[in-house]
Amino acid sequence: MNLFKRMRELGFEVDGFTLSGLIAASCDCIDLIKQLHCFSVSGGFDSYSSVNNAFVSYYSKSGLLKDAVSVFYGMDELRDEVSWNSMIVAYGQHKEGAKALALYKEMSFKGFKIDMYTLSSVLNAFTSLDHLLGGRQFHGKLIKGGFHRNSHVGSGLIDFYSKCGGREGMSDAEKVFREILSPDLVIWNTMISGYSLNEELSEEAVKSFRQMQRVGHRPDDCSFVCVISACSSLSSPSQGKQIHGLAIKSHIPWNRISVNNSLISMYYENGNLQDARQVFDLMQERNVVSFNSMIKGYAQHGDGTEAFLLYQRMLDSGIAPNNVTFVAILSACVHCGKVSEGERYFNTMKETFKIEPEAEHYSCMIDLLGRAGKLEEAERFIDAMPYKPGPVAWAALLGACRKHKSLALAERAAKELMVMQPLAATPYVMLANMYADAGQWEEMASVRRSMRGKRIRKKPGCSWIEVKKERHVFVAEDWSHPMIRQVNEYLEEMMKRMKEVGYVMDKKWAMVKEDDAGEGEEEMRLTHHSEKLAVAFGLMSTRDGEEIVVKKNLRICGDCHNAIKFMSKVAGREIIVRDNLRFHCFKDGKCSCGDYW
DNA sequence: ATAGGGTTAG
Repeated sequence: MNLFKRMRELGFEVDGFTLSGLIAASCDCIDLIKQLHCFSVSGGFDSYSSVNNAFVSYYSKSGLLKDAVSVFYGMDELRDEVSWNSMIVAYGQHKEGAKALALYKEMSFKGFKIDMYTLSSVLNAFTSLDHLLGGRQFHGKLIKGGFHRNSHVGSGLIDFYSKCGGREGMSDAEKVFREILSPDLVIWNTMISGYSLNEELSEEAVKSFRQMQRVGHRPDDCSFVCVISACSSLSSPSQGKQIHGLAIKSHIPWNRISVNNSLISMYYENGNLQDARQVFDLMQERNVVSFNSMIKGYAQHGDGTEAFLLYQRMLDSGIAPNNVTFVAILSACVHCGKVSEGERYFNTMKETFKIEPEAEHYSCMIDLLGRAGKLEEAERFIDAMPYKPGPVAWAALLGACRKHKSLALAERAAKELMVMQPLAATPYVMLANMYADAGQWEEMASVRRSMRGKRIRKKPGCSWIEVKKERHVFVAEDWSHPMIRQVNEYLEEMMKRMKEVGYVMDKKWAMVKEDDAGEGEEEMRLTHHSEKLAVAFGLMSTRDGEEIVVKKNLRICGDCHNAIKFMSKVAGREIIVRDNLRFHCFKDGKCSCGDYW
């Protein structure tokens, strides 16, 4: 911009090319673009289509869709292929897939030439619409035209299938990938990203990352972001650490900030809050995401105080919170029962920051109130929220009812859930347990009958632990782990010692699965919950001082929570368990959640 | 002058 001013002072002629270059250089600076726009109109440059096209594109990139639209429609007969392409991209960037597709149809109807730019942008529109069928049909057309091997179209297809393809999405993506003769770095990254977005394929993300290096590509910052985020859900701390080392060695150029952001969540997801904080502290530059990630880390570990401090520090450093910040901070309140703080943040969000609370924020509030025992307020909240309460909201309420033994409200919440998620086992299991707890055996039996009638089965509990850089999986009442016999023996021995120091098994957590279980059977089932097995395996195969981090797919059960407290005491070890809601750090017979969960 | 991949949230 300074150069531009000098140029004019020195009397040089400004032409369309100068302007287009300038517009590109002022991306993200809204004032500059607006200034240039005024200048170009007053100088008559708005008769060049290239100048207008540049404005369409860069207004959109700066978040000003409306201005892009008005330039586009103001162009009339000046509109060329590039204008149409730019506008389709602009709609895609703002998640207006339907408008992008309409524009594509109009464009072809009017006889404009469709090129690779158009095709890859249209694919993007299908992705933003999550329109599997439409995208699939479009894929067919691309094959007929022989465009599917083009690298931009190819990565667009991979991205589309990995995001919209559902369960089989990645295998469709793999098919596209195999068709491409020499995949470039972006195509590899798209594959890695796809695997990391499909949580159960995280391991494939890492394999793919290694394979990419083997065939001679140097990973860039984007490759690292994708593979590190895959490591977050992998529950394999050593894998994540290794890739962190690799990232440091490869001197990734520009955007170190997003790499660090993904490292923060990778570390706290693996139970290592200290290393997450260290990454955060060492960053030279941070953005909203950095703070959000770190706050979320503290929230999941139940450290409200540190989360609040960080929030304050974020404001002090001039970074504005966004909707995600408030999900993180509210969930911190949920996990440590800070009701009045939560209410305050909820109001601040609306009043000070003018952020409209979304369904997630309401669910957090319901969770917060309910868990704290304010069931009536929680119910009022769910009835008054401006969205149709979704499964997350009802599940939060149901969880609260279970905790505070409110059968009537639980029945309502469970009923709603059963309608919304007809195949989910949770509402049935919860209700049955609550009836059993209250001694209402007939009601319990009826819930179980209807569950069986609908062929709904409880998802088996699954726990993971990494020992000596190897991942081990334990499934409740499953004997397939090669060392399961030794684990059971160890566990039995440990149970004896635990009982000596006061552990009493709480049998109400033995979920009655099929028919009546006999006395001994309940005990056996509880003993073989996956988290107990994984913890026992961790204890017997590591030495004092080594960390034990177990990850579980479901919520930790009450008896296991109590048992692991005793295990930490009897073995004199620190044990970290991450269930699907938060972290529990057991030490000296106590849990970091303070039994508030 | 226009096209492909990325970080946080439940």
